[in-house]
Amino acid sequence: MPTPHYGQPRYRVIADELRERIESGIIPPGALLPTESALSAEFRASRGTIRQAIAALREDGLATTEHGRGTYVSAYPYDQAWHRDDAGETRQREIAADAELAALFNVQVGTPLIERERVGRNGKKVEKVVRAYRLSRADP
Amino acid sequence: MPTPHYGQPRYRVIADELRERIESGIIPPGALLPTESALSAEFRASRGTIRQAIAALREDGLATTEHGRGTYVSAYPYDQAWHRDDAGETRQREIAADAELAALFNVQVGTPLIERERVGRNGKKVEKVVRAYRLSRADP
DNA sequence: AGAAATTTGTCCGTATGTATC
DNA sequence: AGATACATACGGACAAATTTC
Repeated sequence: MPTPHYGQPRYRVIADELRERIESGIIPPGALLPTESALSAEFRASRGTIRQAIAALREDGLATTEHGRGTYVSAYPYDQAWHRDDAGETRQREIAADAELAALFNVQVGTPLIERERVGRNGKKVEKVVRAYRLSRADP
Repeated sequence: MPTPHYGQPRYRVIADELRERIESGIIPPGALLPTESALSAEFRASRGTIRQAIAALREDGLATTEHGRGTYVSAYPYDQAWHRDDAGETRQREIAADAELAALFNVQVGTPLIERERVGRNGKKVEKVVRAYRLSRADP
């Protein structure tokens, strides 16, 4: 199989399709996405590519994944619940830009931002907290 | 080769090692990381695993990657002053822990923390702001 | 200007580990 | 305990952007 990602890469196309289903209500909030294997079969893509697509949804706060269970569609756009991630515990929420963040992003105060917070532990001790802020919808 | 990710997965161990080199100055700010192939050879890990490790660094705002070029180490944390760099801008300051951070670190409110802020741009537009918090110095 | 080499990006298939049901 | 589902890791192949010659 060649790898002709003309225009958009495959995982992007799949992510957009899934986003479409979520935002149109075909897959309701709180529901589980089909399993990675099922999506792999449906889109005729490898599981790795499906995982890349789902990772993109997570980045946008549309879904959260739990080991051994599945990927849930976020209840509201953004889920405040902690969930396991690559690197420890992560949660996402939507916040309003304060004066400082608004200035950095060059937007109005109060503009909604996505805050992704990751807690890095060493054993039981919290070593660092990383918060990443981004505007709600980033495309090409 | 088996895949025994006892305790920590391999990509995380590699990411931690690279972070160590960055923060200790072995790989100076603004410099290019070794290529993925080189790291793959050094750590005797597949390229995919190396890419996962680098992705972890990107999440923390420690590095930025450019297609066809390589991965740059983000600017060094300068006190208060902003520093412009191809890989972004960074500043560092000391803050007092608010209630939320204090709870996460399990310390008293007001405990001094180091906040490191990086601004990721795409061209002129700010795409991402990453803030990393650490305890000042004391090692519990 | 053009071709080749370098380097990151995408995708596949497979195997095995780990958490949950 | 067994089945299901996500996580990690390997190796190979080709695409696309950049640099070098």
